[in-house]
Order: sequence, then structure tokens, then C-alpha cells
Amino acid sequence: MNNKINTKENLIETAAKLFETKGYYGTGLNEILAESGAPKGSLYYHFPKGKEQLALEAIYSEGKKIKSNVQTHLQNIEHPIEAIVSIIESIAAVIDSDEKSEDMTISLIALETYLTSDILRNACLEIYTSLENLYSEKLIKSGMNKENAIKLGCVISEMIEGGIVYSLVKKSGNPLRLIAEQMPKLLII
Amino acid sequence: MNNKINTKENLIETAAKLFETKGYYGTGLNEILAESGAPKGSLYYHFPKGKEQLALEAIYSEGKKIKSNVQTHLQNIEHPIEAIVSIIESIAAVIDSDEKSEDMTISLIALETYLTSDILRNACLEIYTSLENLYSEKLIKSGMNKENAIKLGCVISEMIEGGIVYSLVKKSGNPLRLIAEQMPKLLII
DNA sequence: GTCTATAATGAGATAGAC
DNA sequence: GTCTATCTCATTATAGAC
Repeated sequence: MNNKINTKENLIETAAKLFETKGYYGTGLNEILAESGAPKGSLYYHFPKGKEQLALEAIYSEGKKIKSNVQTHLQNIEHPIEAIVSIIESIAAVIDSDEKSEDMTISLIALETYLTSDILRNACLEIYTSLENLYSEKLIKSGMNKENAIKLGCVISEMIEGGIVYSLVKKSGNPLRLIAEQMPKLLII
Repeated sequence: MNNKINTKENLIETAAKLFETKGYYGTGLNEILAESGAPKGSLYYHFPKGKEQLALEAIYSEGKKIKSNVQTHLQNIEHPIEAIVSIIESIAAVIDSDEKSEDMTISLIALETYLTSDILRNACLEIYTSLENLYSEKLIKSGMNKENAIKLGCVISEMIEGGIVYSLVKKSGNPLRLIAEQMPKLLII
């Protein structure tokens, strides 16, 4: 892989993974340094403003991956319902597997910071909005009227987010699959 | 109010509020002690096992309040869709107000602890399951077949949870209201 | 760009007096 | 049941050498 090529990227990737799974307040900088294998002196060189700055870049990095996954499915599958169902199934499959559940959600860090850091809250908000837009655009392309598509883009994002929370806590992809099952009722064009 | 009547209850209530809004790892025991006004020496007397034990009781306390709010609406409003919409509206209204958004969700602490504490994860899971059951039972009473009702009970809970996350991050009850708007499409009996 | 050392603070937790 | 004092540890962050 592209390991060690870039210390800064390396730190961001590791931080993103840890913040996503263990939380912003639940993850220490030492832990990030240790797990990334990045040189110990380098953190405050690359991120002079400290933890919050690192988290900001980590959130954007996570957001990119999440958006990219959604985008891929929406592009490859023509029918919007099928595409959305396949997105949900791909997330459910990760949760059912033994892998660490990464690149799925920023909700933990969003909930942790929405009251304590406007910088991080806004970063999360931006990602949520992007996701909504991806869904809305797909629906519009499929012939749905704009007003409805915008509303449903938001609703779909919210449902998937709620489904992820339930699936993680229940350690099963099934709560997400129940969400997928309801999509046809919702997306009547 | 019933202030100071019971130090232990007082600690649990304050902890519940802080854990819910600032998170388990984001809230220190000192902060709980200070805000509760409880005697400083009393924490480890009432909760010998420390923070996790306090959190466990705080989660159950929060869960009781959340369930009670849902139950009240479901009992007072006969039509299931109207009842669920009014639950969602009540949450949206709190988020739109200037009050601290309490007694709405345990998702933050659920996401923080699902990997690090099976005790707390199970407590959250229990609350989620109770909420699902409340919705399912209402749907069954309204004539829906059992299988569908069970599935939709879960889906409704998930949707509301996702809606709360979005509404908190966006500092607006509207994402939740979009969820409410879709309920009629979903709950066809 | 990276290293080591360390400051400064706050965390969770414990012991023993009262 | 509560108080005070304290322990230990981890945290974020900084300073200065290389």
C-alpha cells in the first residue's frame, strides 16, 4: 500500500478510523500516534492546532470515502431503489462481517461534537448534506419531481443513519435490511 | 422539585443529562459531581464500580423517560400514524426550542460504548428493543398483521433515531418533520 | 521533519477520618 | 453517608535539540 509515503495522510487515515469507531473523546492522540506508526514528533508539526484540526481533516477524509461508496452504487445501478438497496446491503454486509466497521458513518463524532465544536459540527453537516444531494439527484434523474426528491434525499440519508446505529448496537446488519425493504414504499415516482 | 431528597437519584439524573448530550467519554465525574451539587464523597459510595455503573443506571433512567414519552402519545392518540407523527413533532419542537435537548436519544452513548462496554451496549440495546415493541404493539392493535408490525416497529425506531441525529447536527427540527411526513406511505394497514 | 523530554492539566479511583 | 486528601495514570500541548 501507500504506507509511510506520507506521514500526514497516514495520521489522518488512522485518526479517521479511530474517531469513527471509538469517538473523538474516546480516542487519545497517543493512540493515534501508536497505531499509525507515525513519528512521534510529527503530530504538532502537521497539525499545529492540535486534535481539533486533525479531527477536521479526518472527518473530511471519512466523508470522502462514504460519499464515494454511495456514488459508485448510484452510478452503476440505474434503478434508484435497486441502487439504494445495494448501498444499504453493502453496509449491512460489513457489519455482519468480522471486519471493523469503517467508512460507514460519522454519526458518532457528529453527536459528540455538535454541542462543543462548531468547526467539527459544520464539517459533519457538510457531509450529511452532500449525501442527501447524491440521493436527491439520483431521484431527479429518474423522473421524480424536484421538491419530492429533495425531501426524500434527506429522508433516505436519515433512515440509513438510523439503520447503522441500530445495526451497530445489535451487531447485525438486519436492522439495516429492514430499512432497505421499505424503500419501494417510499420512492414512488 | 425533588432536589436533594436523594443524592443517588440526583447523581443519576445529572449523569444521564450530561452523558446524553456530551457523551460518556466527553463527561467527567467531576463535572457530574459539580453540576449535581451532590456531596463529593458520595459518588463511590453509591456507585462502587465507578463510572460505568453510574452510566448504566443513567441509561436506564434516560430510557424510562424516552419510553414514557412515546407511550403517552401512543396511548392518547388512537390512530397510529397520528400518534407517531405527534411523537416526532414533540421531539422536533424540543430541538427547535432553546432548551437543552434531553430525554430524546441514547444514540450518542450507544455509539460510544458498543465496542468498549458490553454492559452499556446491552443496556442501550434493551431500550431500543423496548421502543420497537411499543410501536409494534400499537400497529398490531390497529389491525396490522404481526409480522409486518414487528418489522415496522423497528423501522420506525430507526427512522426517528436517524432523524434526531440529523436534526441535532442541523440545529433544526425539520429533518425530523420530513420523517414524520413519510409515515403514511410506510404504515399502510 | 522529526526527536525527546516535559509541562500542565484533568481524569478515574482509593483510603481513612469523621 | 459524606469529606478531604491523595494516588496513579493519561491526556493535550509545548520547548528545544537534532
